[in-house]
Amino acid sequence: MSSSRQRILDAYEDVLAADGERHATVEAVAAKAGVSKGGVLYHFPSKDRLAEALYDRMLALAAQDVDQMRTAPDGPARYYIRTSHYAGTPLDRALVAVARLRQGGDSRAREVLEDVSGTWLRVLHESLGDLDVARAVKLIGDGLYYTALHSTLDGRTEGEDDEAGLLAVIDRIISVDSH
Amino acid sequence: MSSSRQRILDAYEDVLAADGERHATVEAVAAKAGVSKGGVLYHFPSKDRLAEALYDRMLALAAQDVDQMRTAPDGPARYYIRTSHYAGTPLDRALVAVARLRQGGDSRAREVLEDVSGTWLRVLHESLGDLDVARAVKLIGDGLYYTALHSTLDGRTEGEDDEAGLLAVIDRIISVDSH
DNA sequence: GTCTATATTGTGATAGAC
DNA sequence: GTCTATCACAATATAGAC
Repeated sequence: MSSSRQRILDAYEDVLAADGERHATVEAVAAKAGVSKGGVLYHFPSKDRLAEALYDRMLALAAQDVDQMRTAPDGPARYYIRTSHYAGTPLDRALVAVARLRQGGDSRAREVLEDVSGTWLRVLHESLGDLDVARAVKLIGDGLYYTALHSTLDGRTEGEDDEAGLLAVIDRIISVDSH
Repeated sequence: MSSSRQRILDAYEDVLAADGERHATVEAVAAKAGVSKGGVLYHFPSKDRLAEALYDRMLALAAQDVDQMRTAPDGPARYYIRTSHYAGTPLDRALVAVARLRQGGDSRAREVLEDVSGTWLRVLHESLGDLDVARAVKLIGDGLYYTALHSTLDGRTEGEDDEAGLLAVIDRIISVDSH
């Protein structure tokens, strides 16, 4: 029904990812979305409401991801590492945008990110049994995501196949308790 | 000779860490340092020069850390994990401040951070032999640092002793090739 | 060396035309 | 629903007093 709303939200994500929170002004978002400042502020009465809409979108996408993680054929741990690569999915895009807001000092962004982060760790813990192993796996995934992310945002196309070797390391870690 | 310069730089780090790049205005830095806007802009002709000075400080401190890492009694890998805890050292403070600038979209901040990050990985690789193992160790350290960092910045005091269990996991990872 | 103006630009937000 | 003004305010930076 309101396709403009989605387009504006997409543009907000784009600008946040590409230029950071500082440059994600209403005017920049409007330009990216192909509307005017007034157009943006019609759909989102204030900049805060724009951010709120982004949080909602991100939480919904994260909930879907947790479902897929729980039912992954090769288990949550390998799923988590496999998907720690910024593939440009809707979740990736929303996640990056919210992370930028967090770094801008937004406390709501922090809460939302910690919420999903805690959920992911909980799923890993339930699946692996050992909390330390779960934390190690999660940290590797997070770090992997973080570096892959910046490579992508900075326009580099390297790091295509770094995953294979790390998955082998992961297998050694998670199989420790089953010897 | 110029103690004010250092005080202003310290204040810049503080404001960046506490409130993010968005709120690290010249006025905020001046207030934190106990001088006026004009006072700041006397020592650093522009905001860019202030950032440049921060990069220089950070690179010098990182170089010292790499030396300590190379000569650590328990080896670079365990040293890296042990020191991934935001202890409020001068390097920690500079690192956090530059990371905030990076998230603000500053490309020079990105270059500087990738420079030191690459050096750390190189040292781990030289020490451990296997690049995948080195990457896993580095990712765990980075992720650990990242989460510990936000706990600290948000005023929480949790996570005191999460290190022990993870070090055990690390030992298992790095001993894989010596069986 | 540090301050108090002040100039200039940016940004978020509002009001009203279309 | 979207645009074109326009306002109020905050930010960087400059000029000149002390």
